[in-house]
Amino acid sequence: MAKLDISLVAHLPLFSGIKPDDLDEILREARSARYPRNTAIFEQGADAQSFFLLLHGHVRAAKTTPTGEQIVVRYVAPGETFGLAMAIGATHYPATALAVDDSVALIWPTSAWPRLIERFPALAANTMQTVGKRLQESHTRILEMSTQQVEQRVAHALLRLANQSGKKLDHGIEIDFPISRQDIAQMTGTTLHTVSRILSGWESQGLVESGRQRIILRDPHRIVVLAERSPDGSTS
Amino acid sequence: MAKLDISLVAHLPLFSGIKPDDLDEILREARSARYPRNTAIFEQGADAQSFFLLLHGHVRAAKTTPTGEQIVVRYVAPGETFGLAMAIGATHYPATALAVDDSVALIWPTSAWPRLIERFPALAANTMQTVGKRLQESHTRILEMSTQQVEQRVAHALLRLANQSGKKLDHGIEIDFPISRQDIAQMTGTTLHTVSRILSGWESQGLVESGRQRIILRDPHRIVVLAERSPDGSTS
DNA sequence: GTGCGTTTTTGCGCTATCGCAAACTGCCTG
DNA sequence: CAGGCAGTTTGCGATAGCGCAAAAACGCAC
Repeated sequence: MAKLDISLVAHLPLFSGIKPDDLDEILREARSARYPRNTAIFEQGADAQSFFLLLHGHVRAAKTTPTGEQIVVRYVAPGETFGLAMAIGATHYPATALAVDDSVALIWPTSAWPRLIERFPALAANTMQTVGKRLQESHTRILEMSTQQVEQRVAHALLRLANQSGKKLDHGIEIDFPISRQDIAQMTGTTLHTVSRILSGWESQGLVESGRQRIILRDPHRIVVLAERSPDGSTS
Repeated sequence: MAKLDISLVAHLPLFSGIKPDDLDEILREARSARYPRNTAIFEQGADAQSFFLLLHGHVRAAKTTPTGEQIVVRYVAPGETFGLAMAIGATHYPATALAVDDSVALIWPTSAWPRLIERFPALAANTMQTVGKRLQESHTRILEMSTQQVEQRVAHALLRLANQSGKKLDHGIEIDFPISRQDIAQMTGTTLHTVSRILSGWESQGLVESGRQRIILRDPHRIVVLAERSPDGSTS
């Protein structure tokens, strides 16, 4: 079992610079678990007892306001870590993690983290990189929310999803997990209604094909153009 | 000179867990520089040759879009680090840093970072914490931009600034560096016009007193109420 | 003290987007 | 195969906030 895992995860950025023997040791400290579709993995505010490496499936990390509104912080794809609260010095999860598809994850107890990074400093360095990357993505998202209109933000969001978790089709790219208009609204700071209108419009132009929790980008190139177009509609 | 620095910085979170002798060694690798008000410290996109610890003054980190619009990523207060591009694996600065007030910073060459964190793992851990905290703040900001209206976002922004860099007055809190309506607009994703209108409104209610690049919160408590009030205006 | 550039204020029309409501569709369950 | 539910579509006001424009206020430099 562990042997199998090694070949699957050895190439991940998280483990870059880690020797196979060390990796073996690291993996021995983990257990793995299966999360059926729509299972909560952890809840915002709960004690951060574990951190995770997603092997299969897709996980949505979402943050909820006191008044109950939600935003999607990110979608986790296989090979990515999540629930790293302790690495960043938090004792409680700042968001809720939900398996949006049948998923499998490796799980380490939070308590193992200090020892792991002491023994394998590369782990800390790699984690720093990914946290840093997420920080920059956050800033990009803030920039987009501040300067672009909804249609452009939705375009960007879909392109990112396609890039991260797109399945190439004969003609187009399909987003490889169930995702609703509501989800996209929560990624872009708008309402499901507006997302629905936008997708309907795109569909009638042949840019996308979509249905219940399913989106296929039929013409990614033209969506890129949309994403970058200045508000007044000029192409320059 | 170095002796003087030690007493000033020893208690900073960045150096927590570092022994005085080690701190001395770390500080010996740094030089310090003075940046007069409105001086650029580094430009977005430039080669990340240094990282910084602000000793005095205030620095604004801002990100610019291809089309020239700007957002303020954050304001740096004394004791905080900035320009940590390399720590998060970037070779170029993702934002522009500008001294908004006469400022002094310690400067390390980026090339010293790998050696420093190898010799002093606590440095890496502490940096991880602050990057993690910034990530969470980013997410909070995204949440606010997605769910709150402009007035509430401005309220939150001012409260944060007051908290980070507020100078207590006999009656109220003054934000301790020059900041324009435009700056606040760029922190909250709106326009200077709207910020101006909001502040004018607040001023007439005695909540704030403000002028050219200057803001005093006269009634922080009521501003907190504003920040948390639900969109329909009910207090519950 | 005067002049100038920057910042702020304010008015006014416009529109992107929301909010609500209602109808529709497709899927899963039994 | 019928029923029901979750997700989606669409219409129709309502409006928060933008964009433009012009005037006013402030502070600095000479």
